[in-house]
Amino acid sequence: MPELPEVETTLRGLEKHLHLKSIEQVLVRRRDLRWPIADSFEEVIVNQSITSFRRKGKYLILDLKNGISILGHLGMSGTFRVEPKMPDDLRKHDHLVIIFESGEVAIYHDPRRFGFILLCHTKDLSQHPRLKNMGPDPIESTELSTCYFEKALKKRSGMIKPALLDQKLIAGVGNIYACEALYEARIHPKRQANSLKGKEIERLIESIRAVMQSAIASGGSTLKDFSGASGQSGYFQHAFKVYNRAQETCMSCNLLLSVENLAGRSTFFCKKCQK
DNA sequence: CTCCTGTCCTGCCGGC
DNA sequence: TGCCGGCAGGACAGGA
Repeated sequence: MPELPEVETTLRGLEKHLHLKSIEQVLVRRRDLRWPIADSFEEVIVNQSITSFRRKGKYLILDLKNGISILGHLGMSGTFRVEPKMPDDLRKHDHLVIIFESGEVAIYHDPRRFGFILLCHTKDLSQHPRLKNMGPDPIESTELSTCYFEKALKKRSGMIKPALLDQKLIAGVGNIYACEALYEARIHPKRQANSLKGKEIERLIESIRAVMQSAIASGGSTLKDFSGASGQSGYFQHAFKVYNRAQETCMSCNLLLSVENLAGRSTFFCKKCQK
């Protein structure tokens, strides 16, 4: 589930509780996530504190005092939660447990294990293979310009919806927010990316930003199991205008919404309002 | 380059 | 009630 707004919500929660606090003990219960947690992980992060909490697209970046950063991704089902003290029972799929001097505990939970937790020298992050080809982040206002987006879309002959999911083009957009942003911008998901006009591209960027900002303000979206660092559910799912609403009516024109599989992903849209 | 398919893994839901 | 197939928020490798 976690797209940019859920990652942002997670980061803000982690920062609120754990900023500059010292790590006392690290428990890795399962190393075999999408990529394995480094054997040295425990010794590298113990006795360190987290000095900054950052994000690039859907990636979490936790900078440690010693010049190392934790590069994390929540995959499809990952969550971080902070408990005030070590719980009596850890849950199934609690793969990583970080205990702080304050007694607080950060727990990475991920049933599908599509997420991962990597280490990287902070200074080398921008060249990390996972990050170096990543497109601009739509929320960091300096990154995504109309000019860039227009050029990038010109090169694409495929449909706009699958293109939006390509992290090399734009970072942080997943299936839900791609559907919502296209609806907001009144652009049909099957439109050829290179056929979008300047006005439409501007509208699309604005819509992506607006939907993301609004979702962040709602603490993200909870479909099955996303929750923020304090275990709270997001509530942006109640504000979905098209996602998961097949067989419901368009809020604007009352027509029945459509769902179609594009490049393997369910795509929700209004065939009348989106051109 | 870009685009599409199959794959990783577990849980859940609907149909029979 | 139980079993089975299909599907799910992501991203990668590999091949066309």
